Amino acid sequence: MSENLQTARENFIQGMSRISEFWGFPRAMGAIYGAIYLAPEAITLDQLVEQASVSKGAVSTNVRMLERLGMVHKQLKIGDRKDYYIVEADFWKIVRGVLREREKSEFALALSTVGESLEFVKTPAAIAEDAELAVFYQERMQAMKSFFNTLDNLVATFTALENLRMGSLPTLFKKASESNEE
Amino acid sequence: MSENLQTARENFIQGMSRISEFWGFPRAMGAIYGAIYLAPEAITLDQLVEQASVSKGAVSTNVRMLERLGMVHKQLKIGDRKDYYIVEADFWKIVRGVLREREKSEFALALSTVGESLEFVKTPAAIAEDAELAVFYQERMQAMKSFFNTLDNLVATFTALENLRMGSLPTLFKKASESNEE
DNA sequence: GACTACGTTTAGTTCGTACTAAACGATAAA
DNA sequence: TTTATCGTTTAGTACGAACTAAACGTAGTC
Repeated sequence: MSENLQTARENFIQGMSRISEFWGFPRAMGAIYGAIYLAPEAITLDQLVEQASVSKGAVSTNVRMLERLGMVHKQLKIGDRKDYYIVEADFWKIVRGVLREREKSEFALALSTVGESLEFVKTPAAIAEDAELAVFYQERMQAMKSFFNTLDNLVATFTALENLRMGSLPTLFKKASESNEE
Repeated sequence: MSENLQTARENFIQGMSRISEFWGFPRAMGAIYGAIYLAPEAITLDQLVEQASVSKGAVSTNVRMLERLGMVHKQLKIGDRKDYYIVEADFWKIVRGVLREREKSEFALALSTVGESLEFVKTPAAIAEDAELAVFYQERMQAMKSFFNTLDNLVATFTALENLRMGSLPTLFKKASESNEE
């Protein structure tokens, strides 16, 4: 294969690997996405093993994770047992998918843990011990819970913008900042 | 100390620890923030060792990290060698601080790595090898670079809303806000 | 039937990060 | 100067996540 283009691809894949790691994802996941992203046609698992320089097992698990996040799509060809993969090239769609995936677990955890503690300091027994401190705890915990709740709603609203043209988001922010500069 | 309130605080701190880990930060960092967050007055390092159940060394490093992120503030009292810490209770300010901290390193990395590969596939040598493939690579890499660039601008705009009342942002997205309120 | 070509799962290893414990340096007090 | 009290740094350790290699299950082929 062409030397220059091959090294360019390898360089790009390596870069995606680093970015993936930086963002808290497995290295291999980034490399695999990069390999699929630069594949002119649908690519197979074995090709990914070769191009991303990752073991077959790792490709299997990571490509499944990518699919769950909506970053790649599996294509099946009739009379062919191989799985073929293509990328989801709509990055904003990917962002929504990732946020949606994380939101449901992360915010649920945050809200539940804080909520439990909050309910606890609201009990008469806790208040009886030290009313002033109890009220302070209540205020603090309530503030944090409200914050998480707002964040959750924010993300939920964002991820719900399925059919919305995403180019409008930057302009939305721009208007927000402009309208408040006055 | 009051039994109930103490267990409530411990529970809360443990929860913050879990949340911190979930969000990709060290456990101790969350625990320490939680301890400071629930301190009615400025709290010392040694008190944090006790309340967050973390070694002194870990408190030292993590509290510095928290300060860098703008999540806590150090207070010095004259004629007192101890460091006193209080939380930054404005969560939106914290979000901006964290985003700003991450933005400059993460997006710089992303843009540079993709940018380099892109420049490479634009060279005549690369094009000469396989024009069609080279053009395909160019398009893909360019698309990704543009995306990262847009994201960068978006975050930069958001973090620049220093003096903006953050309550306006939720209303911008206001929609599902009524579903889970308390 | 046996054989081949897939993707998945598992056992084991590696590696980095975050922690503890303890040594350290610095500063103020005795 | 010695001693006590801070915060920081360092050496060592523990733990978990992610990877490789290999076994496995399964479905088509001969």
